[in-house]
Amino acid sequence: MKEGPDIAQIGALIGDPARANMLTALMGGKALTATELAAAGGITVQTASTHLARLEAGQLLSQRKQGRHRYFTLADDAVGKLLENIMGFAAGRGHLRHQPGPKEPALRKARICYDHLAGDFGVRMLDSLVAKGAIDAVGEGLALTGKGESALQCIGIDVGDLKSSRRPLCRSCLDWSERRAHLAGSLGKALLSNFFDKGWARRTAGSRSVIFSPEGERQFLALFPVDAN
Amino acid sequence: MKEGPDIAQIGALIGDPARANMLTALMGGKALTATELAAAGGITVQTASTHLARLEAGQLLSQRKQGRHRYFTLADDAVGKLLENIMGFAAGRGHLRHQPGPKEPALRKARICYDHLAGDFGVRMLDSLVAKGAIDAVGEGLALTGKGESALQCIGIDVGDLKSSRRPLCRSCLDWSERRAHLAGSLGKALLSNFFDKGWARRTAGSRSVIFSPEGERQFLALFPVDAN
DNA sequence: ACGATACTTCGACCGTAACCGAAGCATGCC
DNA sequence: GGCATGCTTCGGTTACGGTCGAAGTATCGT
Repeated sequence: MKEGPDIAQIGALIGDPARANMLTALMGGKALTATELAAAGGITVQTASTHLARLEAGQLLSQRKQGRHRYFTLADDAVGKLLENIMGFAAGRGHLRHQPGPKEPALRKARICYDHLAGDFGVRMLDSLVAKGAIDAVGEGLALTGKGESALQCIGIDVGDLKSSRRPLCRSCLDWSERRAHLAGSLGKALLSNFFDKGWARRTAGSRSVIFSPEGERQFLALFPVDAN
Repeated sequence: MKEGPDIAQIGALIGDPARANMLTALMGGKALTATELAAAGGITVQTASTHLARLEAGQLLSQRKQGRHRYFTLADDAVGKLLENIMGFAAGRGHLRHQPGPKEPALRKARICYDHLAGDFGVRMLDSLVAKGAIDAVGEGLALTGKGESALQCIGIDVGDLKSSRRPLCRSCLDWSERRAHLAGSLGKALLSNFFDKGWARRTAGSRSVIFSPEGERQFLALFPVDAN
């Protein structure tokens, strides 16, 4: 029997609650230390250490030693994509964790998906870009138009720079809370950092959620209108 | 911490080798009985039964009782897509199972991915359709052109029927062996059954691989040429 | 009705791995 | 050097889940 690649191995890696929580925490895009990840997983540092070693051996994580800290990140964006995929699937099945905590709404509104914007705001942004004709949506795929390129130039994003990278410019990424696509790829990343740079929004300490300032939110909503229909 | 959907739960479901093997077997698209799945997983029927119950509770599988048999299938194509996703990821990391058995080449050449054609032949078919202008590839997405629609009509596939279904017509699906896209969606399914109907190819008993007859292969290669460049 | 087949449930066993306390390295700071 | 901090390794405990034999339930064939 035994056909094809070994999905059990990575399934098992993701299948432990502590590890899953640590991976989820790393979806925030920031590099985290072993101690921070231990807190995220709800376990002691010793236990976290062995988990992290396993995850690194399985090539889901990579670590960078810096002074007496060890910073862990997801190995690459393929890992991030895989995790968001699984999250989308899990959310679709109603496999949510029952924790109606106060953070949940903020998370649904705007959060980081590895390195780009997700949640209600992420979906709205993509919708608006498509409606404006800045991005062509064909089937599941996305492509930046000439019109879109110049529009982005005005916001302060040089698409030429992004094009030179090996990473695809536009990707669609399934949003687990909205169950619709939002914008990933190097352009998605550039847009999010643009918002940070402008002071429209900021990351939160221990969470994936993104907080918009009142003024930032106003600007964002104006820039990405959604046509009432 | 605990943010977002519970990925650990489904990770754990996929993370057991026996369950992973059973799920992989079901990627062949056929409904299988508990006994067949036990063999696929390399375990006894008792053990398989408990595993299957778990998988069903987790909504990865659905069963249909028929006489004294119970036929299991993947719950829906979202499950198939998820599994192929993970396979692609695992293959990319070199997490292959070391089993250089004789079946491997056949599997790489042509196999079933839930309900459509994958492997070398699957990738070739999509490449050829795109080269011909039958399908537009924009970014990651696929869209059938008018030209493609009439071409399919000639082969004996009525696209109108497919369009009425809720399921998307064209999807791209990452091929774990070729690491490139092949055609999924209802059109992918229709094409594969078309090949079966014509007698060009047939399923194999205990495997996902698809065997083309000499004549069928000739026709297939003629229909989907790949331009030497 | 009886036996055979397909599958599930029960009970018991066992192994793995998750877990933490304590000790061991490594690095930084004074 | 001496001490604090960050992390890993070791040792030992514990518990969960995977496993199968045996028994129980359902369905088919004759």
